[in-house]
Amino acid sequence: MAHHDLQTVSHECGDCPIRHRAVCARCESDELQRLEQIKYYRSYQAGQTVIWSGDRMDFVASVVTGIATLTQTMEDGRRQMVGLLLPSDFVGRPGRPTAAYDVTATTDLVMCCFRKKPFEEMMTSTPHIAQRLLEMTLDELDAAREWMLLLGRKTAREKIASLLAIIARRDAHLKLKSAKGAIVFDLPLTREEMADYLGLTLETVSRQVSALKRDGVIELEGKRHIIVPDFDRLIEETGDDNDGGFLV
Amino acid sequence: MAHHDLQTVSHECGDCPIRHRAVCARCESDELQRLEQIKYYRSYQAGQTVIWSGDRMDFVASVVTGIATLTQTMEDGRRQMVGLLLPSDFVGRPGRPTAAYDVTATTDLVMCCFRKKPFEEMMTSTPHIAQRLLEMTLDELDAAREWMLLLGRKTAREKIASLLAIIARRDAHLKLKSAKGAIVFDLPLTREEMADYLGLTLETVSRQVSALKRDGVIELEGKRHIIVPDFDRLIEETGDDNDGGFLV
DNA sequence: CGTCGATTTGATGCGCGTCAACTTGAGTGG
DNA sequence: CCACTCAAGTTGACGCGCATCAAATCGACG
Repeated sequence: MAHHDLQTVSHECGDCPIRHRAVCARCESDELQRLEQIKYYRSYQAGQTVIWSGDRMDFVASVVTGIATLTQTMEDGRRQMVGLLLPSDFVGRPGRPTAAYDVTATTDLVMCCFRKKPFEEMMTSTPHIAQRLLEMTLDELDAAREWMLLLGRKTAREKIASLLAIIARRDAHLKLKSAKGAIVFDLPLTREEMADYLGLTLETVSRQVSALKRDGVIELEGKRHIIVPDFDRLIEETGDDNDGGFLV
Repeated sequence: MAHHDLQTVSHECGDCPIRHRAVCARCESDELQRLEQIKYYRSYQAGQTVIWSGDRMDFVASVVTGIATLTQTMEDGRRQMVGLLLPSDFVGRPGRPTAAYDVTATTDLVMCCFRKKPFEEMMTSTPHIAQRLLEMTLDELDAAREWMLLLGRKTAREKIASLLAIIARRDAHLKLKSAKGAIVFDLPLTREEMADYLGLTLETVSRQVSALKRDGVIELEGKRHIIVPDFDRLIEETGDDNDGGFLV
């Protein structure tokens, strides 16, 4: 399971798996042709660093397959994950020369990269790209604000339940299943990565996962395979009033 | 000091105080003329609610003068502020019918509102608006992520120092002073609002402000008037490595 | 001068962090 | 095939930082 076969990744935008969700979603075929000319694929193995905060970044990119994370680190080593990048999510900021966060591949990862300069030129010349990027950025801003509530006000147990609910919902979405009744999925994050996302320590994450298991909210097979027998029960544990959020 | 004189607010975009920073910053004069036709001003007194989360919202707006906040509330009453809106900041989301957060005026507030439908049409027809809005949204996303680090990983003392540094920096910016040496400003937030922003209780906020005063990092005149004798010293207390952030 | 919200300060408790030991499981090589 | 290794995860003991509950003080305004 070291690395995927790169040849299996389509190089044709037409049948790209993220065609209708990524930054290129609204492009017409002629616009896609222009994008094809400035794009290239890059692959990373699980655990690899894509780029370090502060480094020069001469591309922007879409996640095609796999999961990446954005992380901030304080000088004394405290870390906070500030973004979880799923397929179709956008990496990088037009108009900024350097990376603002550490970007890391938590699973094997394939990204569709665009050279920054030509991409920025396309943004001004073809509104479809800028429009879609604005929409995606507004969604990310909502997600970040939802996460601020979690970080500032939720208990450890609620944080864990919230994270599991988000991953479960995303997974159900990818599998085109409704997020009701029993759900089964694999955690794409280690306990430490979960801790960095939730503003906790890995020990607290481990304890709360065990507690949710003990209370029958979730079942575990191995360390990473999660079974949620009753999704509504999990939602109750998140502390949220409604059944959701917009974190996909 | 109950309310400002509305007549003093310019209704001409040309000499608007936020002309070069707001969503209209890049507009040419003909585009400004179109904006003039769909805009109107609204004023709120300190403490007033601008809109409740979930309510129908048929406008978007720019803060002209004063300060507003975005807040989320959980069913049991826990509150987390997710945005601090200063002059030139944008309120509302094109394409969404309802408000996602409670918006509150913490000082007397004047907003420049645009009817949503015509504004959305202008966004597609005049790229200058969409471009500027994208830029502003990306800045807000960075600010939100900076705040995630604060909420998830900083101590109470660091949180207070960070908030004071942000307000001091913004204030120096408005007064066109450099943020070095001694700085003087008024807190625009109550202790409770500071607590809601920082993910703390108001008692902890009060205690940490007192501690910073006792340690000579700040001086107080009354409850709200702050003197920072040495800005670099304050920065040291934030836990940040560099001297800043991009939170205005 | 009295009132009431805002703020401060004190006493106490608990949730989560810290430190440390142990368990699990996958990979490695003899 | 089975020790050996090592990263990932679990669990326990203990302490601290911040929340909670409570009371006092400040300050603006009638």
